[in-house]
Amino acid sequence: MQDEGSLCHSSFATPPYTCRVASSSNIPRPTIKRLSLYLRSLESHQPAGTATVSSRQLGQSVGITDVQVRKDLGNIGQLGQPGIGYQVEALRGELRRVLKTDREWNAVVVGVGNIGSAILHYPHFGSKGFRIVAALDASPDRIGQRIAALRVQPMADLPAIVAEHDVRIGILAVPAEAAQSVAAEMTAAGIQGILNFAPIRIDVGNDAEVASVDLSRSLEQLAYQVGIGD
Amino acid sequence: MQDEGSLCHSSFATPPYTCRVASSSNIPRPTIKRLSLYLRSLESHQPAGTATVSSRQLGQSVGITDVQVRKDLGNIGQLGQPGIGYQVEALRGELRRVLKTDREWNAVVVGVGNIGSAILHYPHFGSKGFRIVAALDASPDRIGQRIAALRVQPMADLPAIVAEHDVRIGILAVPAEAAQSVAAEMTAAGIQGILNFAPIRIDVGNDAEVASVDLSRSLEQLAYQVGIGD
DNA sequence: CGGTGTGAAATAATTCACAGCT
DNA sequence: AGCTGTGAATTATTTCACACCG
Repeated sequence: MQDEGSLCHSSFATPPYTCRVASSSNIPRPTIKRLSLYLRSLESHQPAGTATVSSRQLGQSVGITDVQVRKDLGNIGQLGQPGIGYQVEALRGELRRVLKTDREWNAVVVGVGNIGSAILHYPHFGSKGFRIVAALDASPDRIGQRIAALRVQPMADLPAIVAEHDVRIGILAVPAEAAQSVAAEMTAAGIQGILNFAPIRIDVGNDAEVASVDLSRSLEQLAYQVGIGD
Repeated sequence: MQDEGSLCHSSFATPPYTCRVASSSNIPRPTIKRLSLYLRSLESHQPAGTATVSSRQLGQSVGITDVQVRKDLGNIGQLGQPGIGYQVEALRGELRRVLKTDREWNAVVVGVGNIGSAILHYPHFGSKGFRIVAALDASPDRIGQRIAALRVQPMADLPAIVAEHDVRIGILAVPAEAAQSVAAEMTAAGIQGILNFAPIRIDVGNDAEVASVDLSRSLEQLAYQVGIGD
């Protein structure tokens, strides 16, 4: 009875298939989501002693059948050894390569309210290859504040920051009313992927990919499941 | 596949035909996720003047085809009027009923670090029927602190709080190392649904439903999409 | 044995096509 | 005309069954 949080990716929602995903990748969407699950399992609580892991073990650790694991992994290449399993180290590398976390991703946080500053303090990004290089806000009161080793900068600095640090990803944590227009600023500055925390759909056309985290919707889904009996 | 007849809820006067409402559990998962999208659209930026909305309008506002909207809504009953569309007010009510947000859900936040306190300050829950009635933490340093009008309480208080306020939902915002055992405490106290922010799978058997929000994974999915070209 | 890989069957979800209402 | 509801077709995803390797 485990459910993933609702991160409605834009490609899942768009009716005209404007997303450039279509041709470039023949890996099914559900598989991609599970790959990051496998990677997380391999990265965190995998005993250092084991050099090898079976599809059953891996599946058990993330709550998925062994067949599904093999199908998923078979989807990105032939990585296993019959009778043995998968080499943990090699598999990790391959997953990182496929998911593009074998490189450094520079990101900015836009909006340093509650959620924005929580993100800035979130410790798990660094180890996954994501580095937050700047924090920005529109409110003059907040500019200059220090949050988690960063000084809050004005929105006007965005294009320069993006250019200087090769920022591709922006974390959007502004109030819903401002989200759409700030998202436009971000794409205009050259940002290609937006992680949106505002509870509203933002439309950036083909300029960027959007993934959303909507806390209210997550709670709603949970309430639905809990209340299913009545 | 098409369903049994069920009694019409009196709170909702359906104009046409016989009033049939699908039983709660055979609604496809993807549909449920989109229902909360529709509801969000109807609740937020819907002009107050319009008493009626078409599947095309609704679809456009959330980025989905009109056919899909009709299929989804048809899944929970016959709610529309041919040639007219859907009554906004009635549809809202029906969606809330199906998603179980037509009642009040009391929730607690466990763990008042960065994410926990951001959640406590998050303004959007109240209007959706979720009320956070308590904040708890294991660390003695934090107990007694005031965060967003709540006083942080010790974990030992959990069972009493759950019982007193009929708490069904718990928001789990503790470090990954503690998540599994704290989750067990929560279910032991009677909590039936857990929204998990720790980047780890938590296993509570059949005692509760779990929905997870994993920020690293969300970023990873985004990076994958952005990096798809290379 | 305990493993993986994979075509084939089964199931789920989306899209199409169109009947019928206002 | 504009709109909903829905069986049928299509497409996507999961599960099954089994060949084959160490």
